Amino acid sequence: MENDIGYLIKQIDLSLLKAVNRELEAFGLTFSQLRVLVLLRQREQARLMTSFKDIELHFGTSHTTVLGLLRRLEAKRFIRTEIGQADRRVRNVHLSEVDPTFWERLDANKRLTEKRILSGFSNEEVATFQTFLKKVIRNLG
Amino acid sequence: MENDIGYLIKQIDLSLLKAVNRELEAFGLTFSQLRVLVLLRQREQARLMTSFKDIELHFGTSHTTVLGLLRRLEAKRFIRTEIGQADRRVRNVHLSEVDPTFWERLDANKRLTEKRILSGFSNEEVATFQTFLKKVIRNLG
DNA sequence: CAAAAATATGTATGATGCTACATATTGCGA
DNA sequence: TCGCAATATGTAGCATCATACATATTTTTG
Repeated sequence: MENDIGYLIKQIDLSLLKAVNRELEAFGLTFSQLRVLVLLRQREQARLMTSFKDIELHFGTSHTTVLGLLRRLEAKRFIRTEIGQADRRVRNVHLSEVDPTFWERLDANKRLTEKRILSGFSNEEVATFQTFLKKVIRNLG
Repeated sequence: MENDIGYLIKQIDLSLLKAVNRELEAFGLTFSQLRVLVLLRQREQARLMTSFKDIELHFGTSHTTVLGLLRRLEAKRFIRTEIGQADRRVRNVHLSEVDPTFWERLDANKRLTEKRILSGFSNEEVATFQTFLKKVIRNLG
């Protein structure tokens, strides 16, 4: 039982969530909210418009989950949203301007967390681990 | 970003949760509720009394989470609870009697899910994967 | 032994996930 | 073009996680 991959993953997710959310408290963010901001940043750097639907498809979550995340991110002014001009069904999302050190501090934080998670892993093992995890994602997809 | 172990784990947890909960619907259970029942079964086989606190410590979740899980399991008659005789602060949990095929069907289901998760993995790879996951749990603990 | 600390459970509230249903807009086929 | 299907977003309500605070009981301690 205690060796089941599903149970192990669940346990890691619980511990990780607790650890990461505690660290992100200083930024006024949660792990899930951060994942949305990271995606938005990537897409803006690639000059891509992002709708609620795009976010839903990217994470594979329900659209109602995305609504809640964006509602709270907008309330905290991390993003702003606007109704699409071409298609008035869609609502597009834009990152607000942030303190220039914001992303640097987040990235530093993330590197520390990854280091902690992977403490005692060799570079090869990390690569193997990533391969395994990605394979599981494909198997579940 | 997309290679970060934390993000990959989160993604697997999301997909797994959706898949497993869909399967467990037939049993009237969720993944988290099942984890509690499995623990209770193990402890009863070992002739151990189990309090709310024991469950909280085992999973490393908050006690309020455990309260909610047990409240719903009791409402569905999977368990019953009673105030401790020696120490009236504690509340002990007992499994109800179930259809004798209940655990067999659950186990069969779990084996199928594990097989799906680990499709394309060799036996050696599975063992390595388990080692990695357990190491991460230790690193986060 | 009485007051204080520790422990276990309970309540309230918020965030993140879900399904089911509702609404608004677009697009497409008869 | 008109109506219907498809699409995107929104609302309601539930489960599972959290923190903060409250209550009841036991234990410790002065």
